[in-house]
Amino acid sequence: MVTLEDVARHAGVSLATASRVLNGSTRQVGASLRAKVELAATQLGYRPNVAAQALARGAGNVIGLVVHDLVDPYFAAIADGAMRVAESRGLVVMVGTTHRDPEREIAYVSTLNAQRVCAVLLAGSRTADPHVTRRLREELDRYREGGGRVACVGQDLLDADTVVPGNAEGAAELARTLAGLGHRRFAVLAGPAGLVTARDRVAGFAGALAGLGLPAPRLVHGPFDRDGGYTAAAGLADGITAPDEGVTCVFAVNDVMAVGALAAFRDRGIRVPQDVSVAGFDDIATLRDLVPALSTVRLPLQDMGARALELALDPVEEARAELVTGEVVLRESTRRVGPQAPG
Amino acid sequence: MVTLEDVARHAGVSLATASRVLNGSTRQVGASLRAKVELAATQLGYRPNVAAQALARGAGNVIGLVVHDLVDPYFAAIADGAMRVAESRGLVVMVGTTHRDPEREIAYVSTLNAQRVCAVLLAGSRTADPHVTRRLREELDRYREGGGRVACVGQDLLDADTVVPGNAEGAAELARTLAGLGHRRFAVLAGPAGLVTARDRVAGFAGALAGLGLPAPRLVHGPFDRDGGYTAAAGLADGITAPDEGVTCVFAVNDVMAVGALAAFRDRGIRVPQDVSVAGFDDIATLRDLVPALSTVRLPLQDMGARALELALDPVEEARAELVTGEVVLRESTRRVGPQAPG
DNA sequence: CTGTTAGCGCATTCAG
DNA sequence: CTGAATGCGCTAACAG
Repeated sequence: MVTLEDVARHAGVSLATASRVLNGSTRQVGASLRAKVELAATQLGYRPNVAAQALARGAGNVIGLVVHDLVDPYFAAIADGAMRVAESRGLVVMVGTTHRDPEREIAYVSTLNAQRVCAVLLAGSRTADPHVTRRLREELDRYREGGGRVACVGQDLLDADTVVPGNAEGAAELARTLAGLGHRRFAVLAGPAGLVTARDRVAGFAGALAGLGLPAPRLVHGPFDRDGGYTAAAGLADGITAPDEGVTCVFAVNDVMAVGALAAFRDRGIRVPQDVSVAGFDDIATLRDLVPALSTVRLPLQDMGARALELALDPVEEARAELVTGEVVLRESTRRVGPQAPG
Repeated sequence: MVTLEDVARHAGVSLATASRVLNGSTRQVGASLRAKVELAATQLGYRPNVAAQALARGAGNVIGLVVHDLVDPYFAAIADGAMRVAESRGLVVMVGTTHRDPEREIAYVSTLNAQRVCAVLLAGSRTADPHVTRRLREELDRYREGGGRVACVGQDLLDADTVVPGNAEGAAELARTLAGLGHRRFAVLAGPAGLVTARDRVAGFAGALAGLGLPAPRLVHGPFDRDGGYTAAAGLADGITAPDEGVTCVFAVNDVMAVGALAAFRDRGIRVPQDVSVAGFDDIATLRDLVPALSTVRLPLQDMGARALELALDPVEEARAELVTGEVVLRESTRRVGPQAPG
């Protein structure tokens, strides 16, 4: 491996001079020496050792990104947004996936701390477990004590700059819109009981229903992914085919679950939206190719990832939490229904 | 930031001793001192500085991963596979996306070289441009001269261990299967002319057709993504509705293009598979939720990513290229057709 | 078993 | 403008 010293010797200059021309220092170097150094560097194929630079400078150029699952389009979009701003600033990204294990999230923050990344970005819902949340916060504090910056997209529970999706608000708006379509009896594929995002969306949805004087939705809990949505919807199938008291609309707390629900209904010959309406949340990119196209609450995922990283990188006083409002978008999977027969 | 020296002082031991207990060295340390050090470390919240470790040891624990687009399920799956084996080995992953720009791929290898990652993984098709390929290879050579390991998933064009998808073979097998269903006139959404993967799949498909004595397929080039598939298919629509000489089956050289094609046909009232059969390639995860379910050639994407990283990490003599055979899987998007009326 | 001492590759004072 | 010297945080021989 060729080092700066090799280059300096090869060019017949001092180490310091070589360093100055090769690293964009503020100091000026004479044209002739500069040329010599640059020549030697390219000839030898010199590549700076960023680890050494980071050590000497006390500041690196890598940022850490922690997501639950890269294969989930939701996180892929957020990661993509964050990586674009990272790239635009000459930063390199270290990515870790927790596969929805909070312990791994904590472990990863520790790892990123050891890597001395200049900022870490935590994407994804917090868990309701106060114990793990406390431990995660402690780990983050340790990291921040060392000068690290942290930002998240999700709930503002970590004392960090946070891009907060309007989960409750969006779900409430969705509920009102759906009610406006004539729906009265709802089911909610509610995800895991311990996931704050899922919880907030359920609460927002149920709260809006209550505000409208409508009956409480039927809740079915399960995993936060596609198969979780499938299973939950399958368990619902009976309630939907029953002519009386049947739910006419099901809200899955995220799109991938809604996709699973669509599949479950399809497999059982239940037509969407004729037999039941279905709505999701997030507006992941793959949605537009579904049949029927899924109604949902749109979140600007890439922007959120990008914005979160900006928050981490440009420490603004008093700009802790930024709320992002979701926009209800109605597509083919939800339809207007006639007034219900009185119970 | 608390350093090893702080810990050593706090524990009343030497730097070396502290290092030995905290970093899993082979050397043994007495129980009492060990306890003191561990206590001091946790009390102070010590986190090793991996950059310094890497410098001192001359070996890091980060690997680099370069993909074209993280949002594309194809790359997400490969990345996921690679990241799983990385994690199992205690390695951390630096991810870069090229957004299909070969220049960025070269630049990223340079960056990863500067980071002194212990291995780099290049995923995605090569371009047919010999000039960029040469420059990329030079950059890789420089990296390897420094002791770096490289592996790819794609074509074996970089003098590196490579997991090679059986593109031509899989496409050929697909062509034969489709012909067996009675199809005679095909169209191929061929992707960019300069992308080797696209090229190989087209060639394999067309070659098999020729071998069967069937007419050459109609080729439509375009971008390698969903919208490219949409546009290409839209341009085809006339040829399909024409009763005579019309193609009965279209092969998109990858699944995301096929998804776009499905959308284009749907928007035009062309039914799949009644009016035209459609097949893709890759078997990305999102496929199972499409209607109609898409026929394709299955590639074990995660395994390929995982395997490639293993190749990079466990340098085996003479195991340069590993071919992965794709498996044709027929679903609802392709149907059997009656014998064609003679021209 | 434990402590001392050199570097790893580079940025940066500080002199000249 | 240029060079010599110091230290970043840690590991790995060497001595005790």
